Amino acid sequence: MSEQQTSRRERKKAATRQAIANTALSMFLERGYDAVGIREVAQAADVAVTTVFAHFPSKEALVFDRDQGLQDRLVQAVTGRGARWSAAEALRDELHAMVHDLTGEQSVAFWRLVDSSEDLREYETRMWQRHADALAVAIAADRGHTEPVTTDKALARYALGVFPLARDAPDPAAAVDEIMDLVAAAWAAAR
Amino acid sequence: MSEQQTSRRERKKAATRQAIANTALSMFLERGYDAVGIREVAQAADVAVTTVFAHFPSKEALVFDRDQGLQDRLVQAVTGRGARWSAAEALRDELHAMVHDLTGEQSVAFWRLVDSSEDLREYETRMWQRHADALAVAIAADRGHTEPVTTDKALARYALGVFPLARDAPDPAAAVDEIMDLVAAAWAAAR
DNA sequence: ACGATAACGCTAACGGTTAGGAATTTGCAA
DNA sequence: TTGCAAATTCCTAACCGTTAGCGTTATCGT
Repeated sequence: MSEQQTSRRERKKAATRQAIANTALSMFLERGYDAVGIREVAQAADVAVTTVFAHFPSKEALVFDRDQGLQDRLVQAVTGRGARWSAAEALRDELHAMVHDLTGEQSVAFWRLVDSSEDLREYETRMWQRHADALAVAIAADRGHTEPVTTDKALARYALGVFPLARDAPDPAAAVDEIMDLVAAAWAAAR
Repeated sequence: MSEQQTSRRERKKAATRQAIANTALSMFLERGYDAVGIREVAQAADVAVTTVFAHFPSKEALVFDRDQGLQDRLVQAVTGRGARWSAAEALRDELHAMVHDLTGEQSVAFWRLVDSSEDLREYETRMWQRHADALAVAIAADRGHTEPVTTDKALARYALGVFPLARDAPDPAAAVDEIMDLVAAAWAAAR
């Protein structure tokens, strides 16, 4: 998959990054996001505060460590689908799978943590928006545009609006279908 | 419209609030948002820093002073429309008017200021989301729900996604129609 | 081995924000 | 008018995320 050539330097850097993120997440889960300061995280991970910010752009990013993978999955679903399915169908399938993953048993504590903090909820919103911008490029290509027009951007945002809404909904899978029905209708109308 | 009974206390409080917001906005426009600190604003408005935060929950809120009116317009457009138009049509008209206002000649400097700051752009996003939550209630009522279901919330968000997108678009009015076509199609599909 | 560079550390600060508590103003009734 | 409660403002001192400046250590290529 993503086997990079790893020099010792890169391996150590990655290890430090992971150690920081792991330490931070377990502290947040145990004592609450707001109750744990960056200085404490740094001390517990045995690094300097400046080192924390050398690896992560903000405190919130410590929690959403590995979110690049989500973006890759989304873009891949549209660009790498078989010719048998439409982009909207492929996206629906992928969103179902992702929502299933993100609402799974072992993620409950994580999302409870996110819900507990205004900052983290905001960061999540921005994260999906970032991913939506990447998805918009894939959708634009699918619809024959070299760069995203307003409609492409709108469709990408609508689809990714699933996550915040599905997490609130009593039946997440049903919410995905509900929303993707709307998106499919909008998509069909955009010709 | 909104003529509240104003005691002297309330009048003075409102005056202080306005004075702070006006001072802050003109300073931001003149010297840039990031270059002006809260302590400076307080000093220029001749109040204490704590007084600023007694009237506004954050620095960004100083800029988007009167945003409650926008929410009122949106909700009013749906709930107070004549029986002749559908909710989607009424909303499209109102959004056209609002985008026209917000892109008008005298608003150019204001939005240039917003665009200049990451914090302000984020705050704007959150603002529209707040308003979308209120609009979702009106849409839910229109569609016969006592409280918003997933689809209602989604439609409200889709419609209010107009603003960030329209401001980027070369032809804002056309962008409104583009997006409201999508929303109308989604709305029609949601039955 | 050695110079270049990346990673890390330390200190001190900046800027938004808040707690604590005093001082002042307003509303209202005696 | 006087007195009292509530609302508003003020001041000080901090807290916390974040960054700049600069020195130290580890790793890489040669």
